[in-house]
Amino acid sequence: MVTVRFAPSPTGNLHIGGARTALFNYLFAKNQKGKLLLRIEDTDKERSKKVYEDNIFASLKWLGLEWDELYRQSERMETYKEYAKKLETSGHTYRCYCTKEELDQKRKLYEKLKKPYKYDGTCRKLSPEEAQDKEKKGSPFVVRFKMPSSGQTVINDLVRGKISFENSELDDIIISRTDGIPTYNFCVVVDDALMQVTHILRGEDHISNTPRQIQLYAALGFKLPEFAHIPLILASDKSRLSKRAGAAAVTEYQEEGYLPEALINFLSLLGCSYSASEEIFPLSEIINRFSLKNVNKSAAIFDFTKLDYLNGYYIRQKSETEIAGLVKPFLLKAGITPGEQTLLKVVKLEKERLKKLADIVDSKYFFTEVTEYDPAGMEKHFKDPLKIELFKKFREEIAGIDFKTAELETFTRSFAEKNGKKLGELVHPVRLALTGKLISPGLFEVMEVLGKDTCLKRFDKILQVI
RNA sequence: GUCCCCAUAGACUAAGGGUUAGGUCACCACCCUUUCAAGGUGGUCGUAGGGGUUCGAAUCCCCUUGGGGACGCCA
Repeated sequence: MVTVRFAPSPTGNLHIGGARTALFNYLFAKNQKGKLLLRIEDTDKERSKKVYEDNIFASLKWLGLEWDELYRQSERMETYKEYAKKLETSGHTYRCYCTKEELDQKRKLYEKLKKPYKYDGTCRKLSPEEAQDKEKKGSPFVVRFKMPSSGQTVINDLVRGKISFENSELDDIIISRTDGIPTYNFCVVVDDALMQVTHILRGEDHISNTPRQIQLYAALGFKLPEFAHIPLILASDKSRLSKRAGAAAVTEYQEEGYLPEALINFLSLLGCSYSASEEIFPLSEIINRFSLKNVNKSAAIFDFTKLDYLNGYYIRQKSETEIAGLVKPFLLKAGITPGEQTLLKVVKLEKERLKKLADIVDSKYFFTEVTEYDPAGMEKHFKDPLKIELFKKFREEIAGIDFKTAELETFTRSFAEKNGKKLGELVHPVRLALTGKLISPGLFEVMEVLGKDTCLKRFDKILQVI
């Protein structure tokens, strides 16, 4: 059975790039009728935080990416120690007494000499006497893995083909820290092997770790899994996606009013395609069509415009009741408590205009007084005394009719005609009076939703402020 | 700097030796229209550059250039 895993470290909220990796793992697992493991890689005690772990869970669930089994590396220390011991007895590791400071100095020196840094193997070359001496003194040490110094290590990557590395380029990685806690490269190997992970789908940024891990597999006598390195997601300036380049954490997308289905569809399109002519698919169809063969090699740029388009599309697909429920928290957050009936009516008018759920707040004039008017609009429609007179006349006459969309439109059209004006010459100032804005949904619908009382009050109010 | 990866329009991608280089977003125009959306129709824009291989190259090979990643007692 196919087993894949998503292995985030809880050192930050779930990043959009991480979400994409999780998604591809999920898609592959579902497509192959396999299972998806979620493994929290929290061996860095300093930086791992419970809140981040919770955020990762919440974000994955929000996206609808369910996992089958959950593991925490912090709960598996005994296992790692056991395998570290095995490596030690088989002579694949050695103790390194170099301090962080010494290593830092070496790094700086190499940099100065413009030579590529690689651990020089000082402690690998220690004589038994020297080692014993260090041991007697109780010097702190890390455990390093003896990389082969010749030959090549080849990755058979499912999306990229063969990638080869000279073993001489690989340095003796640390597999266990001074405090005895094992490091990433060692834990992943042990875990992936023991958890019988068959396919490792992860970001391209892990390619350079892979040959080291392959050597570890070999030394431990583990069967090698398949590797598939998926392209990274870049910001619009081709830099790595970060807070500066736009929202980075899934939570932030949620807070801005993106729909999980839109985000999923969008993410699924970065680095992959499912059809030569279509791009919008429900998750079930994406699962159906997913194949590593269709995964691209090149990095993809995250395009908010397209995400917004997809989000608008998915919003439009929903029922008005659903949208009302989704949009309500955004209004509440803005300090607006909408009435159910009004909200539903507003949603009906706004649903085609929303890109993000949070955009609903732009239409707060349905719920609160208008306090600001578009200055350009005021200049254009409420400067000319003739226009103001016409507006006043309109206000008086419309007060006598029923505030239903059809009646309002009929009345306004004939009023315009009678006064020798184009419809727009009435619509625009009226809109400004009612919404404070130059843009809104269809004016007569807006008027009906607001109701006669409110409309008349707003007409009077704008006449006072001009 | 060293190693590794990548390269089709502004963006995401299709075409895996023979297509007028296809689709989607964005953009432009027109239609609809009270504005904005949505929708409809049409359009502009692309194989990074240079060498090969081949009857034929976006597609295979090499070089250059550009971009990205890795170089931690982080993952």
